[in-house]
Amino acid sequence: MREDKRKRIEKKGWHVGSVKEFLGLSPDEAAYIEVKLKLAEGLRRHRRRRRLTQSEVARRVRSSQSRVAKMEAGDPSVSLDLIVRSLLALGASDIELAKMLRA
Amino acid sequence: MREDKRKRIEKKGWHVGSVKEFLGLSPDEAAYIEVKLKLAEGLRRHRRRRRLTQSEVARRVRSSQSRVAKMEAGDPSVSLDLIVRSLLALGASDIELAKMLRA
DNA sequence: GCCTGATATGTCAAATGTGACATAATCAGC
DNA sequence: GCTGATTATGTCACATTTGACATATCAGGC
Repeated sequence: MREDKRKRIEKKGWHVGSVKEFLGLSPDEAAYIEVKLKLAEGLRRHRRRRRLTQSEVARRVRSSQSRVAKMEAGDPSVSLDLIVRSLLALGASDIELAKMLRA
Repeated sequence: MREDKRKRIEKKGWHVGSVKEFLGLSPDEAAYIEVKLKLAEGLRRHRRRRRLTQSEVARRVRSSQSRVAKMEAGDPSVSLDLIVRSLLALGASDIELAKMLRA
């Protein structure tokens, strides 16, 4: 895996901690995290483009500001389901989701 | 929403039941289900192309045959997370995931 | 018809994700 | 450097999802 990806992952709340632990991730786990982070970043971009606050998004998704913050941070405690639901609630189309994955 | 989509959804285990109930779905919920079903179908195609049984897939993702069956059926009781993890475990790339969404 | 392997369906205790809340950190305009 | 607004982080009771298991249904060869 490329170095920039490692950084990207370590930066987020995955408390990957030691390099050792990081290397302990299977390729599949790493790929999953990548997908999650891409969508998480996509969510943030979408929200900002629409000039919404996290609280406003939370209201639309019937969640809470703290959960939205965690989503955007790619926190391990949030599911892909929630991120995808939120993106859709913000009006993202399937095609936009697809683009995020390719990015 | 187009008729074929409705059929597609009703066919799956979403026990949508009456048209009334179906119409009760918000656009966001419907979009979410669409995403899920697309990936579920993608998972089945992927597995079959590789000539794997559900049990073999289950072993790879450390799940069970019954859960894999439910994934492919788009059962409401399975999360997007699990479906995506499984696809990745079968070697699907981000780009392939993206294609499934566009389909 | 009956095997045999694969897939589907139902259930449940345990694991994981959830919204809500409190509170801390950041930022912007003044 | 205050202040008000936004975002980040931690925690927890409650809800949903999980793997495992039992069991049913299906498909093809015999």
